[in-house]
Amino acid sequence: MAINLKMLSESLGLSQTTVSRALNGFPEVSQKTRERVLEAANRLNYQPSQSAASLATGRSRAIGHVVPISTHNMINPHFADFVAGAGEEYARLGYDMVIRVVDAADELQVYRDLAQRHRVDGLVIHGPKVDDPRLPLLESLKVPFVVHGRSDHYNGNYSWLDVDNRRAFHRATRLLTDLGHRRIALINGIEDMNFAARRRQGFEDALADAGITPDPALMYSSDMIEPYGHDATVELLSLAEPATAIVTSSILPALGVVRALAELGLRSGRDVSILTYDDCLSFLKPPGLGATPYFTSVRSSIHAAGAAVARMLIDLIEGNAAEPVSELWEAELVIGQTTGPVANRP
Amino acid sequence: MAINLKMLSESLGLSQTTVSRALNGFPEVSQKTRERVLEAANRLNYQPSQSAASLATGRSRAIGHVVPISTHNMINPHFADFVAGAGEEYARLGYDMVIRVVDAADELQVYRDLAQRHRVDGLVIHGPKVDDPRLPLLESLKVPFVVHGRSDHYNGNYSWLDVDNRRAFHRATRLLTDLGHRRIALINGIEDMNFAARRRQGFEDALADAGITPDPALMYSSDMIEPYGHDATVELLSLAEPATAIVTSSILPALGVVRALAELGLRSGRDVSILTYDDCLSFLKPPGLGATPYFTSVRSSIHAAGAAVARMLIDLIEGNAAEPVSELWEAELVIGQTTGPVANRP
DNA sequence: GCAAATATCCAAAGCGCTTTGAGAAAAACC
DNA sequence: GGTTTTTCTCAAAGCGCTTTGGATATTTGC
Repeated sequence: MAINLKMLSESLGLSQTTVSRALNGFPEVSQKTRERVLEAANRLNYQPSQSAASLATGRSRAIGHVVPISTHNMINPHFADFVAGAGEEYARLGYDMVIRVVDAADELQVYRDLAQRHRVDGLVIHGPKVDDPRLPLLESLKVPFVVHGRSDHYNGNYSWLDVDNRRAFHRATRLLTDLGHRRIALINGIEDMNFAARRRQGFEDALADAGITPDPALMYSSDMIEPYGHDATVELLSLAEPATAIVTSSILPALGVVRALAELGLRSGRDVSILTYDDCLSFLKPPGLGATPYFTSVRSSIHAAGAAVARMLIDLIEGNAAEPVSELWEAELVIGQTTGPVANRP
Repeated sequence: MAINLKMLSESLGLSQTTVSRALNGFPEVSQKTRERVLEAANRLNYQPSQSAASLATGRSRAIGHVVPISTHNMINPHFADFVAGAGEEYARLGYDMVIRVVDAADELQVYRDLAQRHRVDGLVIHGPKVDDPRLPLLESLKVPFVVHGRSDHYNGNYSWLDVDNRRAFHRATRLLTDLGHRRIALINGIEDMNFAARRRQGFEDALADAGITPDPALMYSSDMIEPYGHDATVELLSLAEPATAIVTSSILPALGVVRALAELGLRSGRDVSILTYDDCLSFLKPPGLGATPYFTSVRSSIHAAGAAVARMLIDLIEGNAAEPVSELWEAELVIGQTTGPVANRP
């Protein structure tokens, strides 16, 4: 059933060399024969074996993503959207995406495995920690990789793409202090993640600018899921001095905040302000475009980031890029309906 | 740097045959040499090339998932959770997951490509339509595959795993009619998808049981995202005869319903009942387990489904299973805080 | 018209593994 | 002790592609 190069070339009366070259667009083949070859390949539905090609070239035309299982902070919508963006680019450029789910314990070994077995030509690193052992390992393995985010405590020379999280949260928090809020809560991600640590820095810097001392009772750090936002909000609003504004690290906990306010009979933007980081998750994007967005947010599309990281990595793999590349993106401040001046509540 | 079988066997003074057999657990190798080989392989960090192994065996040890790009109904949290479940099983059983994102237009060609190029040993089919051209194609390609869901208008003999969606929605709707609701809305997925069509059947059957004629104004069908639930709810509650209960096809639009109710100053479970299908998405799972769940729901874990599909497929690939296997799962009815008797509203 | 350049094509040598079909060596039988 | 069986090991033949280093045919330059 399956046809191979040998059969194809015999059926054409040509050598395997010529057929291979014709198919791969090499110049040493006349236009006439190339067309003949392509026509036959098409007609017989010839598909070159990937493993044979990989073995011969040393290239797998695949990009690896390693997903730790123990924390579910990766199997989450943010990851899904990022991967969707990357996947589209891979497809465009003729690469496949290989995902390996793994126990956090043997994560490092899996990177070794994927790289040395030539299963993938390059790797994307997700969720770098402030201090992340993966980066030195990957550099020593000499495998191309791009980090989504960065790792502040590692100063190797690697490629990365990150949002200026510190700046984003600085602007977000400043907007709230400008509106008169002084009891501002932060519902953050897990702070050994580099991005979350930077967000907190930005948050605290803005408080400091307004002469506010950070109150630990107003700062949460956990997985960015919906119930987290809900539960934290319930606590925050039952304090002796309740929060009047809440900054969340993702739109998921922000939805939890909304739910909690609803339960408590409070209105967002009037009784309590909400300002969220928005990854522009596609399944939360409103269908209508013209409408004023609901949440006030600082936003940057994680889907677009995935696509950009994919391009960077493939440039690296195909040797189109000078060795280390990096991009720092600016988040955009969007005014929605969930922020307003501090209210006088009973 | 990278060491191969030849080098390893030379360094041991053994033939490649013996080393290969020792590593792959064949019985024709003495215990003594096997240990020597394993020790050396470990010490030299030998990783056999995947492409060479694939070429020799005809097996890639990878499972393919094809994700159409045009509709974003696949790059969504449901997909992510399913894939996480599958990915964990793959990892346990020594398989990789290969994801190919693709324009819906050339989806079929991509299945051909993945199968015939031996990129993957099997495929998982997502989101089958009521009438789905992929199934006959895959059967003709003779590649192992398992469908998550099924396709009612195709009666080939294929493997699948599905939830009894009709039954689940019948039970859900009946609960509401039992509570006295007669204006019950359905916020469904896109109904050319088999699962959504079955859900609607279950919904309508339950209405019929209660002597209620389905009202088209109460039935929505679209991508299952948060704003969809919100916008539909706003419309549903501004009808001359507003809905008193809403059944949603996923917890995402259900969150949109909650948000809409909050805006309108209405309480779920009192003013309006909500009953949702719950895929047990991990990022929405409340951290505390003992608490009464918020939503009343019919639920079945999509993560568990992913794991089960993975096992079925690998059984098929490795020849442990009689040709076609299938599983029908029952959803569980869970009473939460969002349903109550019909209220008299002004 | 003949040498040099160019355009086409090919045979054969890998890539790194698995697996077949045998051959030594050791153990077991009579 | 010699034969048969069992245990252990190996050389060599693929798997299906890419790519090197020619060989042959066709143009071109003078």
